[in-house]
Amino acid sequence: MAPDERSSLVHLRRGLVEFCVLALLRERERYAVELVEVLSRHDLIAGEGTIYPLLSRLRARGLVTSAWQESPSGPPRRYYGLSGDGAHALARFTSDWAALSRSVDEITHEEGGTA
Amino acid sequence: MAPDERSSLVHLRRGLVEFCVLALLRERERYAVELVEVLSRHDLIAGEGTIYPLLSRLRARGLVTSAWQESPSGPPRRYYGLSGDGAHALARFTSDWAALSRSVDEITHEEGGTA
DNA sequence: GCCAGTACCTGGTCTGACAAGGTAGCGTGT
DNA sequence: ACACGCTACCTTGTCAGACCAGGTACTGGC
Repeated sequence: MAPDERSSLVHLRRGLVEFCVLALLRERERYAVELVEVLSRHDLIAGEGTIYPLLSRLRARGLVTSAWQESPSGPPRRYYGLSGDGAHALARFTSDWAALSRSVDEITHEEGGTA
Repeated sequence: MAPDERSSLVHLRRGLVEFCVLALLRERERYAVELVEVLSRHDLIAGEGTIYPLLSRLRARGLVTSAWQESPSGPPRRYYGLSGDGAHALARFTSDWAALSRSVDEITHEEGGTA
């Protein structure tokens, strides 16, 4: 349905963080700082500067929903959730990730199946 | 030892193909078209345009060795091999890849250990 | 000699990550 | 009430890496 039929792993490499964000939103809604904290802990990103533009992109593509919500202490937070399209994209990403992981694994184990 | 202490996964994402190339050179020497063939088969790259600049970079950093070699039929080929530094970088990459793989896996399995 | 095939390499363009900096709401202490 | 600091939001400019398209050269067959 989507006109931009991503080939596969070639594209995943780029949007790996995007994938992780969608995965994190799968279970429950989260706000930016929360995502930064998790992804930083895993050394997947380096700071906020990565997340906000990324979330804007996701929002623009309709892959996530967003809603302002009061904070118990501090300024309001924008909570992000997974949309229908987002779930769809996530599913595609997931299988791509499995393929990527498998490919890299095969290559690094290196048994020489190339003639 | 190296002055450019790569933080970790943040950098790996970018150089994933680079990592795969080094891994492929680990076992035996290969030439560009051979690498393209393998990596394309795995959907890790899209064409030659990715490999040649990458190999130049690796050569510039001294991570690979290169030597011209006659071809049984066709123009001469430039064969690339792994240098000492290359092997070192590969080792670092390998552990980084393991960490990245584990992190993404954890995140996608998503059990919510963030509260 | 010409043509096709293999192999090399080089621009120009785009996307995504990153660092740094800037705005604003909210709570606390005085 | 005001200032300060914290949390949370977002934007701008820079850079690296991947991609496409195009270009050169050597080889062998016709």
